[in-house]
Amino acid sequence: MRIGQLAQSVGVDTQTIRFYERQGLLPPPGRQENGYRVYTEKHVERLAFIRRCRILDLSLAEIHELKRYQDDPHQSCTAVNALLDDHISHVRSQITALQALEKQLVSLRARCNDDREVKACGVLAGISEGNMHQQ
Amino acid sequence: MRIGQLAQSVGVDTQTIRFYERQGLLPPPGRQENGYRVYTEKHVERLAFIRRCRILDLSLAEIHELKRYQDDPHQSCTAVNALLDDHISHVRSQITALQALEKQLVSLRARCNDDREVKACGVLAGISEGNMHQQ
DNA sequence: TTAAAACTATATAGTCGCTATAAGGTCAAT
DNA sequence: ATTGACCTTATAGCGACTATATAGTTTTAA
Repeated sequence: MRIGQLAQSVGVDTQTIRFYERQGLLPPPGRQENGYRVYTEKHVERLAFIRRCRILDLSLAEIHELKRYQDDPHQSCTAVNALLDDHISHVRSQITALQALEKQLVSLRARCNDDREVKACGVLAGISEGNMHQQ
Repeated sequence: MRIGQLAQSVGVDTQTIRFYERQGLLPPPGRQENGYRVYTEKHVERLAFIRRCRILDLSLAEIHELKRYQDDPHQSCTAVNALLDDHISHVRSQITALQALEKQLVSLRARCNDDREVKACGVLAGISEGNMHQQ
């Protein structure tokens, strides 16, 4: 299977596949005489795994780490669970920060409901005054 | 006032100030004979405005846009409000996405509570199987 | 058969908002 | 005279791609 087919079957751009290879995430495939990359089913699974990790918003470094655990299947999976726990708390703190931000934005927006001249706009005034509740 | 003082009074790195100048966000200040930048109170206000916008997570492009509105103070502020509304819905969709992600991660994490061998780890299995609820 | 379309390859630069590094010039105090 | 704190410019790095340029190969269609 060539790169285009792999790309289509996993739903990834060919550039991204070459990028993952350069990053050491996807093992270098064989080559045809003309230099074209040749992939196997292993590559399909591997790439799909990477993509599912990315959907979970794991970083490439974290995916690397998971790969290392997979390569040593007899060790304890404590580290895998710890990685996920860390990631979950990371996501949670992102949510908290964004919720605080949303509150700030909504309260700022409430300062100008009508169609004023810019110089009288409560929104711009609000930012300029800087009396936003700092997070 | 020189760049270090401006940086300190607003709480920004000097590098960032030069960066904003190159981006056209902060007007080029005057120069001393030795080439040092000289800033005024206007610059302090301007930089503080930019920083408050950044705290609200507005992009530099959006800050540019706000600047253009400020420079024409007699036009209607509809566009200002629209910019903020867009930004609020952007933040809200980020929150929604992250909440869905958190749910996915938590349910994945629940697949392995104990200390197993990596090859039996429900978390890795869960990612590999790919039966996560795609958002 | 030939020409165009579709695919592949590499290398390089751009995105965003900084941050870090290198290599140097200026200034005040010791 | 030299140390240290400040200033200057230029350049590279972060993360995870995405886009562009340039070129070679294969497939399809006229």
